[in-house]
Amino acid sequence: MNVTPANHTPPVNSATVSATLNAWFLANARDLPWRRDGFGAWGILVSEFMLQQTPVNRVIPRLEEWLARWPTPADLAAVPPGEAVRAWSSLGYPRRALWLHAAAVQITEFHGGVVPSDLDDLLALTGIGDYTARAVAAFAYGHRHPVVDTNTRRVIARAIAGAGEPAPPSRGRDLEAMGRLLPESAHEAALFNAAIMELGAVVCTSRSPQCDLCPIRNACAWRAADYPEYTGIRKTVQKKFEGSDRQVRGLIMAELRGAHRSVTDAEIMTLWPDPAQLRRALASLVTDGLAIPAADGYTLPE
DNA sequence: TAATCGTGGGT
DNA sequence: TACCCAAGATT
Repeated sequence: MNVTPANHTPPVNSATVSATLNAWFLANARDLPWRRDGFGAWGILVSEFMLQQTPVNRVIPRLEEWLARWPTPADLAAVPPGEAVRAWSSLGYPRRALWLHAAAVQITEFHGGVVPSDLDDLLALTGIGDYTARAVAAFAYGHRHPVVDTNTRRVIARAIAGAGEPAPPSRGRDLEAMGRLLPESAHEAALFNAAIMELGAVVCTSRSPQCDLCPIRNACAWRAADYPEYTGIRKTVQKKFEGSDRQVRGLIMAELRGAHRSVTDAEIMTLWPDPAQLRRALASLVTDGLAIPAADGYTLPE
């Protein structure tokens, strides 16, 4: 018993890792709005939409305004989608505002105004993918599902696999790896999903991990291997933003949000020096339903 | 499936 | 400065 051969790495005790991380989380969790008691499934759903690729600190003020104005899905469903896009402000990726509005309409129409708790029902909503569906089911309803985000993948890659970075996301592999760590009880499981994400967000960060502060440093495979450099497949690098179509779309959207009237074509053409690129960006916004052609120009969707 | 989609702060 | 990164989803 308790014999560990020399030069043999013992398998990570998943019960110890999850219990340790949960205890750490209970003592160290940031006080975030969506973690307050009784925050509600709608608030959690809205927060998850906003947190898709947008940092926590930029989300919080927009989230609080949003929920004060639209405390239920039906409240949001009752206003034009353009109002959602305007309230989205500069959170980025404004299609998410359109999708959140569409999801609110679907929740109101097909679920009696109650955010569904079933994974398949959640996945059927516009703008909800695998991560968000699981996050809502686990965090709003306490269901026992593995929830895997970019933080979770990084912590598992380091602590369990001993690599400096995760390989590109792979749904099946990621869910299986997280499933092996997940505590049996639904309550502990929901806690652990949040705890491992939190560790990745504040301690086991991408650029400068704070290993001295890590509660599972003694179980970390990456540390045990003396922090080998990552040699696997790199994720595709983001294209440069400066001068991109995304930048031009952003300029047009800022104009549409700020003008509480239609914006003329001539006004749009002053926003960027390259007319062809402006045309291309504007056309893509129309395709996305973010800009609506009107008789005298363009508006947000009514 | 790989490319696309905003914005701003950190290193 | 230039690049990286952020609770992803869609096509």
